[in-house]
Amino acid sequence: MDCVLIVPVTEHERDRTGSDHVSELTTARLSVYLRCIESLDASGVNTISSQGLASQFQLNAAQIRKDLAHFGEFGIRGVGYYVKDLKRHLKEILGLDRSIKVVIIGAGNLGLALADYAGFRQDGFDVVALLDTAREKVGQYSRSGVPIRHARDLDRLVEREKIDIAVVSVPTEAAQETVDGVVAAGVRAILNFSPGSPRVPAHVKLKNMDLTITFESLSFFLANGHVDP
Amino acid sequence: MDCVLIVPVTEHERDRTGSDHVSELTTARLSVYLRCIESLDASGVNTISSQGLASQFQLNAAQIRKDLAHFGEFGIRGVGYYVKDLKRHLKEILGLDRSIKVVIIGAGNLGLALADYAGFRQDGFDVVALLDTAREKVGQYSRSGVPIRHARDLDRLVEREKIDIAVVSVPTEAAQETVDGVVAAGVRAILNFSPGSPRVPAHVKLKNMDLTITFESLSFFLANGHVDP
DNA sequence: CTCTGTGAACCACTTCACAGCA
DNA sequence: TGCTGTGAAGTGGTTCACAGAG
Repeated sequence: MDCVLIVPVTEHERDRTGSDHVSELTTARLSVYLRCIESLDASGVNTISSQGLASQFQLNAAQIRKDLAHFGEFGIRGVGYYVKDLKRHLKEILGLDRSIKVVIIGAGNLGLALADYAGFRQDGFDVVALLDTAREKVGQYSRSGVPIRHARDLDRLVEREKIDIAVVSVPTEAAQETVDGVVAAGVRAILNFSPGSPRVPAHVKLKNMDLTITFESLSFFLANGHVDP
Repeated sequence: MDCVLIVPVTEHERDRTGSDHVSELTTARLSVYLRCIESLDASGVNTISSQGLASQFQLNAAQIRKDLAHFGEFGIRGVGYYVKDLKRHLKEILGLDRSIKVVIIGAGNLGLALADYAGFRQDGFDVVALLDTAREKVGQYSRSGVPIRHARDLDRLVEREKIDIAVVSVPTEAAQETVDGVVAAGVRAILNFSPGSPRVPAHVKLKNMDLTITFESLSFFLANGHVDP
């Protein structure tokens, strides 16, 4: 088994090394905070209090402070947070202070749509390639110019391009083997769009975006959550 | 075999009507259970215990029993659950015992990809139409034949087709007004793909699939979750 | 004075463990 | 016997409330 060894940092310096357990919920909120802060920055706001953030963006002030406290002391008592400062810190915490290389496996409707998703560029995510096995697709390009290459190039691509994240948008029945291949190639973060949750080793982070579950949850709400007039 | 349970109502109200609070986490798991049960059913399995389900699909047995217990007593002590029976119950609980009408607003890459997503048909979700405002798109069809109509038809469509769920895949800046329009048209369940969370009235269920948050969470993991050898 | 950072209280979800039924 | 359904215990995340910095 893998044994997690907690390496003692030289005394008590800031944790950037993921020492303290930070919950997934917290990390998801960090993205939200960053978005809010960027909006404030764009509006020319210089400082903001946790209360100000909370009321403006429908959040909880104490939670903002707690979430940030995991990573250091970014605020000034009596003042709040310097917007530009906090933005920089959040980007660094989220690892967005560099370009993130993404490969999308499966050049079907969804894969192609994702490759052309405009939100990526501006957020520092760089879709390096689409991979597929279909002869007629390989060699083509997505509308925005992402090249489609053969899936067998995965290993080479990951190594040469230092791929950070693999997106899996293949038919359900191919999901597990695709994930296995991605893991074997050395990718440590995977976003899976197939229903179900493929197995991955402990050192790999897998996120599932399960459309079926989402739709069925909405259906549940319609069937149960409500009293018809 | 046929286990006609449940019962005439005793004096006081039973659930089914959303009386007991059922958490979102529970409802998401119901979808998972249904998927597992359908797989077992397809394999010809007749009965399954919570333990069997748990070990086979990487779940927790007590949690399965607790989740199901919110909706009735579907199991047989000493035996487990009849697969066909449980499947029927789960479908009914999730509101999948009828066709769910879906409209997708925004016939961009993502909207078109979603409209053609194969998983829908087999799950009873019926994508009735795509809506868009672009002249050149209106009147066209998605690859699988979903018609693209003008967004101004929303009200009529919702009323005539009894739309259950609206999917919002429009540019970020149009998300809030789109959601407002959908709500005004009388739709009570919305799946939003734009970043951020539009405001909706309390009686409307909104689910956000925020790609940005998801990618940034993966980025966070890469930046913090790991020690490079 | 204002607002952060944080222990403590609170609440929600999960897991345990067992009584009791088939 | 083997299993469900469920109170009780455990865990983790959120909110409160306040000491103390600026």
